[in-house]
Amino acid sequence: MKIDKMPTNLKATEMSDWMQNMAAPPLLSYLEVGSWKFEQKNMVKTPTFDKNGVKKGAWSEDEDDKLRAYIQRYGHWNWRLLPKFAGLSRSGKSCRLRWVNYLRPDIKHGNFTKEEEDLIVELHKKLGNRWSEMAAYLPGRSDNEIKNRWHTHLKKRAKKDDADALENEHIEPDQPNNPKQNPVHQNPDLEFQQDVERLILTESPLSSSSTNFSPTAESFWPEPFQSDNDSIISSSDHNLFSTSSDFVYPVIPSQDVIIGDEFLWSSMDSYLEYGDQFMR
DNA sequence: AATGCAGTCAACCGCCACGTA
DNA sequence: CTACGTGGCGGTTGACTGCAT
Repeated sequence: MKIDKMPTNLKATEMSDWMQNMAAPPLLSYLEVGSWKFEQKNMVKTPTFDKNGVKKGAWSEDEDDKLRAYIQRYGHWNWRLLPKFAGLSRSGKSCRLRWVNYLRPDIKHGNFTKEEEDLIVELHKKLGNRWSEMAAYLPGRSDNEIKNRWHTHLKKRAKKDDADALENEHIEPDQPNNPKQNPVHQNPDLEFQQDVERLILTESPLSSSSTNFSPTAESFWPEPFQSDNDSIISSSDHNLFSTSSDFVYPVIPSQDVIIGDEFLWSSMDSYLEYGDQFMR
């Protein structure tokens, strides 16, 4: 729901309550007043526009829908041009980020499990701040999410674990994990691989997808956008451009499809020739 | 009730690697 | 070899929440 004005006789806190009540489910999912958007739970400041008219800041539901619908139908053949075709006033980078970190169908939302957290700690010991590599071991989690989790939660835990381990080493120097006594520890790579395998293959809910586990991004987590490309060939429309209520898109003849230069050039040419007259 | 502060997370920015002309 | 465009990565920021005072 959108309205132009809010009550003028309310204090800030009262206004917030008023908004929350107005937007409370099941009546409304959100409420926009001027430059503010109030959702069922959170209040998100509406994005600003830079001098080039590019929108920045939090994404609206409407923008999410447009981006999701466009990519699911046509894939992301060029991030820079995608926002134009999808009818979004965003930079390509912003679209990519939003898709990769939030809208991708295989993305997992919600809390990290204990197993996932253990894995992140282990991976960080081995890989350092290579978040994207770490993400390859955690299907459904984006590098950004892992990075945030590390900085906000796991960094402290890892520090504490290290301190505890150091202390235990002094107290019980004959533990099996003592590198001097356990031959596995003489090979850090082997040790790391075994640790990761153990973490993933135990009671972890991830275990079903890791039957053929191999600690490489390529084999463990299929190219995340593979399915996008598969899904692009869908239109039988013969018009060069088609419009839906929300976005404009080139209609790609099936032989032009998707992967490779042919798609790019035909759609690019179409866009350059006809695109502007369809843009809003 | 108001204020301060730490924690959380989505999003941005700058840089780099890679592919192509 | 160089220049340029693009995608991807990691660091950082800023808005918001929740808790303590």
